[in-house]
Amino acid sequence: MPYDPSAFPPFAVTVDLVVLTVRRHSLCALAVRRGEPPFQGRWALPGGFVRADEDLAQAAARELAEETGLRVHDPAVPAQDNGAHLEQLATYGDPKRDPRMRVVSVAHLALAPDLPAPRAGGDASNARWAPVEELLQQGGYGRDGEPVAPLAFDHAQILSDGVERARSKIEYSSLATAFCPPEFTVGELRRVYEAVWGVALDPRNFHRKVTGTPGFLVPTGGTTTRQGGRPAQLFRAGGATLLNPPMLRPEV
Amino acid sequence: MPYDPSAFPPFAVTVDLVVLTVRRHSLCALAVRRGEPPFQGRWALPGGFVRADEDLAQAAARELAEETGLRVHDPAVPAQDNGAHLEQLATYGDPKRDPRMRVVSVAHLALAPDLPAPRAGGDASNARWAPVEELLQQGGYGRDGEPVAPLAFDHAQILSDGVERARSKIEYSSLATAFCPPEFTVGELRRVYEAVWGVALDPRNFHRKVTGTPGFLVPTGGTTTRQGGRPAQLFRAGGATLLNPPMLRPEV
DNA sequence: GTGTTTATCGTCAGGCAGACGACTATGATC
DNA sequence: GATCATAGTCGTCTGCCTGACGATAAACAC
Repeated sequence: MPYDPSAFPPFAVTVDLVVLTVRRHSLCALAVRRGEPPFQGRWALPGGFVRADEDLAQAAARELAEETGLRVHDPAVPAQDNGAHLEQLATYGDPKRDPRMRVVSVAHLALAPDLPAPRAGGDASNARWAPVEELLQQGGYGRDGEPVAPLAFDHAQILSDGVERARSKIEYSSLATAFCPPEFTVGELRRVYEAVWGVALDPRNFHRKVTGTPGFLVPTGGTTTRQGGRPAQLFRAGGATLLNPPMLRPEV
Repeated sequence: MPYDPSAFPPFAVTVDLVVLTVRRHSLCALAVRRGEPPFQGRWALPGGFVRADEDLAQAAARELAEETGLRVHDPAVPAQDNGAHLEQLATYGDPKRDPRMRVVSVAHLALAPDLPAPRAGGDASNARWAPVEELLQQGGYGRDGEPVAPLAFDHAQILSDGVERARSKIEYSSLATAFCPPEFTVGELRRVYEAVWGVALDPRNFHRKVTGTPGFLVPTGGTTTRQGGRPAQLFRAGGATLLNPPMLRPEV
């Protein structure tokens, strides 16, 4: 089959972002309110078109910076531990997923520490951190008693896939530290696991496990009492990215 | 930002396939020879354009059927165990990955049992199963002493990602059975793990492990001596998709 | 029969995880 | 300042799983 530009249909390609963080002991995702049809007024995942000269990862990083101000953590610079983790999640291309035209969306997953209030085009009322269960429940009522509309497009599916990816990935990688500030305690890390998995973990076994896994945590020497109680050692993320043996998620 | 069709650049969207199988104790991938520029005469992964009314998974299944005759295993029909496993792998969208135009490729990973010779457009000389190390080595010489050219486009990267996905996924899922015929012995399954991981496994511990993992294997009652030696029990894949505890890949 | 090949069952020691007790060091409360 | 609540850290014990074997079984080739 020789090259023939008319032989393939044109697509629009977008990136959508599942930006996760842990706030007040619960796993939250960034949602933006749609200002135009379709799904006007509904909540959706942030995203946008990929530009003509842009890689997919670049487009995702640009959208993330536009929505949150976050820069992406560069693995080549381990000292600079600020910035979010960003990875490709999956691609969604159902012909009917966007009623306007044929859009293929390359979803990305971003993990960030707890942030100040989000901004979306400078308008704070159009962006928020919401617990993922709240965003994923269909047609119920939110914490404030307000009725909850499902996310626009297939974004509920994308969010669900992103959450599942995060839940499984913190088992065998050190990614849970991406939810933490640059310096954190074992208890803070444990609360990340508890929030993402939605389970309670034994503090003593957790402490033994993470401090015993080589390369996971490196002590900084400092301590903190910001959680109350006895002062806790501060750690930074170690160089290891893959945990061996992995963290074990308790049975349901 | 109102809807404006001129606001986004048009993309071509393709699916590329990493089709893996185990032949003669080594992990092989399907490669097709390119008949036209760019990369004319070079080996590449099979793939093609996504049609206007087609889902991404449908496009991948269609390409797989065109290249191999394989149908995709439908998880809703566990009895019909023939057919390949197919899943989305990742999406590649570097602006320069295709010199002709902006192409975003949604790569898929397919796992198949050992097959008869492949066909590509009816021409067998333009398709072959090749060991993945052979396809991935850069500028060396193949088993037959012929010089090896690297795969076209970024297909070496895609193949490498697919192999890595397969290697890690058989650790915690029952996907290794997708490389086996509908009925297989523990030894055949072990040789799959050995080929995919490139390691030797202890037959006794492997046997204990897989027969002891609930839902992994169900005995069919039959036996076979097709491997020589003492007759071995035949098994089918059990309903379990996730292995708990996982298979452990030996340290390198 | 003898040797070879593959399958299968057992044994044993080391390591890790879950359950949980004990102790420590803070801040809050009276 | 004594007491309490909170959170962190160190140990112990037991059961299970794994890796490293030995041993036996059942076919085929000669």
